[in-house]
Amino acid sequence: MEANLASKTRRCVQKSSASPVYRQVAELLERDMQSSRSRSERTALPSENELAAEFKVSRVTVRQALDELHRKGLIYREKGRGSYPRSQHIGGVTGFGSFTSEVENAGSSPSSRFVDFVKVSSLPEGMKIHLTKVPSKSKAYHCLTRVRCVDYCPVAYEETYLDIEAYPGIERADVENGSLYATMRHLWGYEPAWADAAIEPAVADEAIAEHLDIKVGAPVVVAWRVTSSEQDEVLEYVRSIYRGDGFALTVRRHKIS
Amino acid sequence: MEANLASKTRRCVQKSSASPVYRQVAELLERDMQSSRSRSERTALPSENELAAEFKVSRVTVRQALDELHRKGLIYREKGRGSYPRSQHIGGVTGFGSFTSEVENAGSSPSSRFVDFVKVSSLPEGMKIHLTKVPSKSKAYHCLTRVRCVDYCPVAYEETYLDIEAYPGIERADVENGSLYATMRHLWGYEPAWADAAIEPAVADEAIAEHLDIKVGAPVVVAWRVTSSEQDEVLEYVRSIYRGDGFALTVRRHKIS
DNA sequence: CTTGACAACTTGTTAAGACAAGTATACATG
DNA sequence: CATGTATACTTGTCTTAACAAGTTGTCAAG
Repeated sequence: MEANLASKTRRCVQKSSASPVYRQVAELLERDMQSSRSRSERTALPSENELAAEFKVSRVTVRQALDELHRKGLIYREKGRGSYPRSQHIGGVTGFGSFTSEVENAGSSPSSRFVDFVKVSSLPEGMKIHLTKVPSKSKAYHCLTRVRCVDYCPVAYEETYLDIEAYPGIERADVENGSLYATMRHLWGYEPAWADAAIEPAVADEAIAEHLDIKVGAPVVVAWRVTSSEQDEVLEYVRSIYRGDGFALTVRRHKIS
Repeated sequence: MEANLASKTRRCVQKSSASPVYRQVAELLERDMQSSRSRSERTALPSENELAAEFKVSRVTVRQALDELHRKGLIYREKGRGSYPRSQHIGGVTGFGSFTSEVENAGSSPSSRFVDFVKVSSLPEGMKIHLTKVPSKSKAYHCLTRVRCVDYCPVAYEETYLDIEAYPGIERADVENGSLYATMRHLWGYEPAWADAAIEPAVADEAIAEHLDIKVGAPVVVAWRVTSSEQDEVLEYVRSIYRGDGFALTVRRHKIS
């Protein structure tokens, strides 16, 4: 019986809350692990039965919480031994998800410089080459062009293509400012859930070089991405051009196989 | 009561098998979806209760199977409606996982050209810059250098760094041929489970250009990666340099948030 | 001291049941 | 015709229970 991460008396979960109990348990455990990370190196979490007793929930519910932490790569589990926290990983910009929230999580200050918002009659060629789920027939799109900045330093030139039919009334929305994902959520109820992406290297041409404040011919990363909702609707096509100096795209904690 | 993907009579799962029942169910469903993908566009899977009755298992087991398919991005689920298959995505090389198996899954023929296998006293500088979990103190490593080929065309120059202490007796292993991951599994029981990576663009220098059969100054992608086991042991550090023409790194079906 | 049996843990798997909450359809009422 | 309601679905959440299987420590026998 060794010391573990749990304190004897623990705050309780609320059975009749907006969020399910297993999620409340997961969040409490995640907070515990963050606060006591430095101290204990490789101490096991309390066992599933102990946690069930502490939170006064069934073992199935505890397991749901632990499975969620496992999926996020925060713990690993060993049959016959216990569940252990995995070492911490620091944040970075992955090129997936909301640029705004990603940079904020990394501890920096995100901003965008609006460049353009126009209608186009087709997607760029590279989109068809690199990605699936791209319609072959020509459709009309809104094209929102922005320069993405971290701490007011330009790091990416980004074109976002939105199907005109899927975003009715977008003319009245304020796409020039704020997070596009927040607007998508708020006005049309769209929730980005999955992304498929392709990455290729390139060198900056004159226009890109000017936008990103780098030399012509400097190495850049071009990322092609299609973002879909949980229900498999395509929400956006994105072409991002990241500058290569001192600013790396990171892919965090990716499950293999 | 509309038509669904399930046939009336279904092959049975084996209760006392090596793999758990829920995995057998998941694999059967996955096979079903693949075979009948073209025909039915957006037909729901049978309901959880129907599947439970067909396979003669409990609903918990069916849900475990469906959750697994959901995690893999193969289906989505809607409360009150049902579970639906997501549209297919074709394969590509992600830079994670085994190069050998990835290229095979993409329908191409992988091969490696052995370059070098030497001892080094420290990791490259960029490893410390881009990745966490890199030891600060100097340690000794094996460095395996290979040129990765798809259909006998060179696409990547790759240096794999293995902690000498973690791979005893590696001198007697045949690292020059075959899949390194298969060797890791077979000889030391290591199973790669998670990868953290950073990506940056660069231009080819003389050595790289020769290995990859491209011009000096051509754009390339440098990928820094650390691969860990489920138990959070670091298995390898990898520096990969991918050529940029006509061969894109893809990141498949990545869950957001 | 070494070895093996055993007990007391751990997580993994499966069952059967219950209720909540969202969706869709048929149907009666206005 | 339009509208709301009842009903029969669906998945989401949670409980109690049991056994399987792996790891750890104790303890007695050799």
